[in-house]
Amino acid sequence: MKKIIDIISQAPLFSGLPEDQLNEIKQIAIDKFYDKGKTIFLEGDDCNGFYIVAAGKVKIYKVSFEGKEQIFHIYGPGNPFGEVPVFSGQKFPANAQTILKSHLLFFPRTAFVDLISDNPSLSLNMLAILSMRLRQFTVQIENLSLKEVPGRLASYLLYLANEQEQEDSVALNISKGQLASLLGTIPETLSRILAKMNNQNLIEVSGRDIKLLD
Amino acid sequence: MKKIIDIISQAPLFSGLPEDQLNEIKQIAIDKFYDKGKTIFLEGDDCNGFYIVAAGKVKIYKVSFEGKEQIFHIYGPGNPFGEVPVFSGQKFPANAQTILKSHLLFFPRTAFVDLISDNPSLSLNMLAILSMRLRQFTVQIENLSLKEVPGRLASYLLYLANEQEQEDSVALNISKGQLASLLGTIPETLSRILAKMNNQNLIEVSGRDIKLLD
DNA sequence: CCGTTGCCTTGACTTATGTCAAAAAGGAGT
DNA sequence: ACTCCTTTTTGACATAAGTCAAGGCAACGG
Repeated sequence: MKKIIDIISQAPLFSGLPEDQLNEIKQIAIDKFYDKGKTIFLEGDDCNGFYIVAAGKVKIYKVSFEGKEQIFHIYGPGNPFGEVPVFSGQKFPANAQTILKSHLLFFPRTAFVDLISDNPSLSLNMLAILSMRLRQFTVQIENLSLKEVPGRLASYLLYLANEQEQEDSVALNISKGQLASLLGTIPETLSRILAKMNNQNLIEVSGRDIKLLD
Repeated sequence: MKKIIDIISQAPLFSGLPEDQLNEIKQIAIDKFYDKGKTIFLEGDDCNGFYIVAAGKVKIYKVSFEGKEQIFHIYGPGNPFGEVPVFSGQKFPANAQTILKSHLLFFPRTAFVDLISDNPSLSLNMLAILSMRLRQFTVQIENLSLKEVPGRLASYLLYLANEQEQEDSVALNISKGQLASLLGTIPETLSRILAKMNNQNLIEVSGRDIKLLD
C-alpha cells in the first residue's frame, strides 16, 4: 500500500502545490479500502466529500430502468471522482463501483472547501480538472449522438493506443462487456463489430489484445 | 440595452459578491453584439476568454462529418459559456452561434484568472457552475444512451414545464428543428413522435404550444 | 479430470430511427 | 392577397443496433 503523501503529491489535482500545503491536505485525507465489485456510492446518495483513487480502478455509471448500463468514466490511480456535488451542493448524480480491489482517499467536504478557499492554486487546479471533464463529456456526447458504434470503437482504440504509447496495438484494460457499456452499446453488438472489423482486416483481435492494421 | 453592471450583478456566476468586486469585474467586461445566426467561435479556435449572455440566445453545438448537428446547450441571459478552455488551457471544444440577435459580455482570460485567484467566493461560484454543467451532461448522456427519443422528449417537456412554472402546458422556446438537434435526433423523427403522442392523447400540440395531458 | 462459473460469440428476428423525396403549412414582406 | 422562404409534416424505404436464446470457451476449484 502506497503512503498517502505519495499519492497526494502525484495527483494532478495537487500538482504544483508547496509541501506545507500537501501536508495540510494529507491531514484531512482518510484511507478507504474496497474489494472488487463493491459500491462506493449510489446516485442520489448524500455527498460528504469526494475521493481520489490511490490504487485499483473505479467505474462511474448509471443504469436504465430496463437494466442497460452506461459507463461515464473509468478512473485509475491519481484520478479524483465524486467532486460534482461537493461544489454544486446536491446528491451524487451517478453510481460509483470498484472494478478492481481498490484503495481510495476520501476528502471530507467542508474541510476541503476550507482548503480550496484559502488556496488559489488548488482552486485553479480543481477548475482545470472539472473543465477537462466537461471536455471529455462533449466528446462522449458527440460520440453517442453523431457516430455509430464502429466509429466510437475506433475512437476508443485510437485513444487507448495513444495512451499506451503504442502505434499499432492496444491491450484492453477492461472486459469487453464493460467496454460495450462505455461505448453506449451492448456486448453482442460490440462482439459483432469486432468480428466484422477483424474480417475486413482493419484489426486483429486475440482476447484482450488488438492489433491495429489501419 | 441593459447596463453591464446590472447584467453582472444578476448573473449566478457573480452572485453574493460585494459591490467593489462587481465593479472590478465590470472593468474587465467588454460588450459584444451579434445578429441572429452569427458564429461566436468555432471548435478548435483559440480561446482568449469567455462570455456571458446579456440578452438573446446562444447555442453550443457540434456537427458530424455527415452534417448532423447535436446541440449541447442553449443559453439565455445570465448564463456564461466558453469557460472550459479558460481553465483547461486548450482550444474551444465546440461551436457557439447566436440563435437570436444577442448582446454578450466578453471576459478576457488573463484578467479573469487574476480576479478569480484573488477571490475565493468567485472561484467557488465558478466551481459550482462547472459542477452543474457536469451534472447536466450526465443527464444528457443518460438520455442519449439509455432512453429512446420519446423518453427524451418527455423529459424535456417536463423540464420545460417545470422551468416555466406551468403544470400542464409548455411553450417551446426554440424551433422544432433545434429541439430535435438538442434531443439527439432529426426533425422528421421528432415530428412523427409528436404526432404519435398527440394521437395517444398524451399531449396536444398546436404550433409551439404543447399541452401535457399526462 | 470434470463440472461450475463468468465471459464472449453467433444466429434469427424485431424495431427504433435515419434517409430521401415531396407535399403542406406557416410567416414576413411587397 | 400573393410570393418567397423557412419550417414542419408525411410517406416509402433502408439499416444500425437491440432482443432473445443458445452455444462455445477459458479459468478456476474441487
